[in-house]
Amino acid sequence: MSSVTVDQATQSRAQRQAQTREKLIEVAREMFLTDGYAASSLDKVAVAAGFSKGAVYSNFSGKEELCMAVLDSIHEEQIEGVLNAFAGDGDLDSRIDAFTAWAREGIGQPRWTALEVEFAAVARRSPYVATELAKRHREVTAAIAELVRRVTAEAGIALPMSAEQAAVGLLGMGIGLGAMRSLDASIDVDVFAAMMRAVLRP
Amino acid sequence: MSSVTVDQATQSRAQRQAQTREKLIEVAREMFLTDGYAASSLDKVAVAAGFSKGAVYSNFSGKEELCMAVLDSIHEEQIEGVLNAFAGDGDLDSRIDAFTAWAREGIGQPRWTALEVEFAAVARRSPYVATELAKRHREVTAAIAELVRRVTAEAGIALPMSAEQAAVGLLGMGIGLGAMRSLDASIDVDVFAAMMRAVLRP
DNA sequence: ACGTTTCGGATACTATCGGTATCTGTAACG
DNA sequence: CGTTACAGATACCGATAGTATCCGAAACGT
Repeated sequence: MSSVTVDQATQSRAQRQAQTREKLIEVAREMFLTDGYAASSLDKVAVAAGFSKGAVYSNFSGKEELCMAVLDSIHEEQIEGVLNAFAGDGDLDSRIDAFTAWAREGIGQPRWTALEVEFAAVARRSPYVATELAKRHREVTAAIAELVRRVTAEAGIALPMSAEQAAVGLLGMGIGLGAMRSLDASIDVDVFAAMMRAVLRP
Repeated sequence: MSSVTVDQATQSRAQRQAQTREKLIEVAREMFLTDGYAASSLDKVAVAAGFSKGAVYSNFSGKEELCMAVLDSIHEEQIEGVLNAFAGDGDLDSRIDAFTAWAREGIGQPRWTALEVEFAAVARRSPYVATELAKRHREVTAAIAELVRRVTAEAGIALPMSAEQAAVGLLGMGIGLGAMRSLDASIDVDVFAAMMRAVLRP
């Protein structure tokens, strides 16, 4: 019995804190994406979420950890989107089309890329951010390399470089193009698809 | 006579201010590249240059304009380096080799790329930075497109996309890879060359 | 059921930084 | 040689990340 009441109790308490945390991430995500990392203050985030700054520091070690949580929530969706785009069973060209269509409204809005690179700059002076971002970067690169390996194998393409190199190159281009698009919205998303086809051609 | 003395006078005065300005740019450049834009305070820059913050605001409208001047001084060298790498009269492969060799010690140190993208994030909330960076971006893209056009024409290559698209793609990849290298130094500069060759193959 | 403890979150405070307003000393000039 | 203009210094303001402290309600033992 006592264990039940204990569970209910901690659950209730932990649940309410988890809600607070999720709400903060949700609001911070929108604010970070819209205004950028530096321009978003913790106080504004907290107030917009209906809390005070103390709630932020009660749930995160600071602004950096909050942003890491925001990026993780974004990455989840991004990874799902990419995998879905290439999950179809058409030929390579139609998959790239599907990917481009998704990217046009997903990555196409370069808000997240801009946040990504802005936050990457923080890594220079923060060992914590450097470590965490490097970890996620390795995971993402490995996943893309695996995707490249699978797609080229199925399409019978011999890449003129290793799958890892292609993964790093494509990821880098995606990030760079997104960053450039945040400066100049006239840059076409199709550039990425064109480069992709150029690299992945037989 | 009077015109001479006037000239000497204004010269002397203007000269000393120009020296101050150059010294500030020089010191700011090193500090921005080493510590990043956000982590470099105007006070530290001014003191390191042997002046006070007032000197900065006497020579620049603010931190943003100072950073634009720093970036311009960097861009000058970058553009010269790229053009030199492709100025040789060997075949395409050897030119790409020359470019890679230069990039290994020029772009290879990703400090400037990191500064570039960090500062690009500022453009979101600063119309001045947005305008100036967009202007420079258009110029650089046009120059690269011209270079691509020349190189492909000489090598008899038919690009599977427009020279402008290739220019944007390659520039974006360079920026993105540089930003990633600032997080993970193990990323090889050769990735860029490999991607370049893949795009520029006959 | 009640007193005690725990802890999520609020409040108050500090340090730092970009920017502005004002002042000063010196070079330019009549 | 007295006056003016301007480069640069100094003092100040507002905002913001982070810290220290405090409060009230939920959790728990008795």
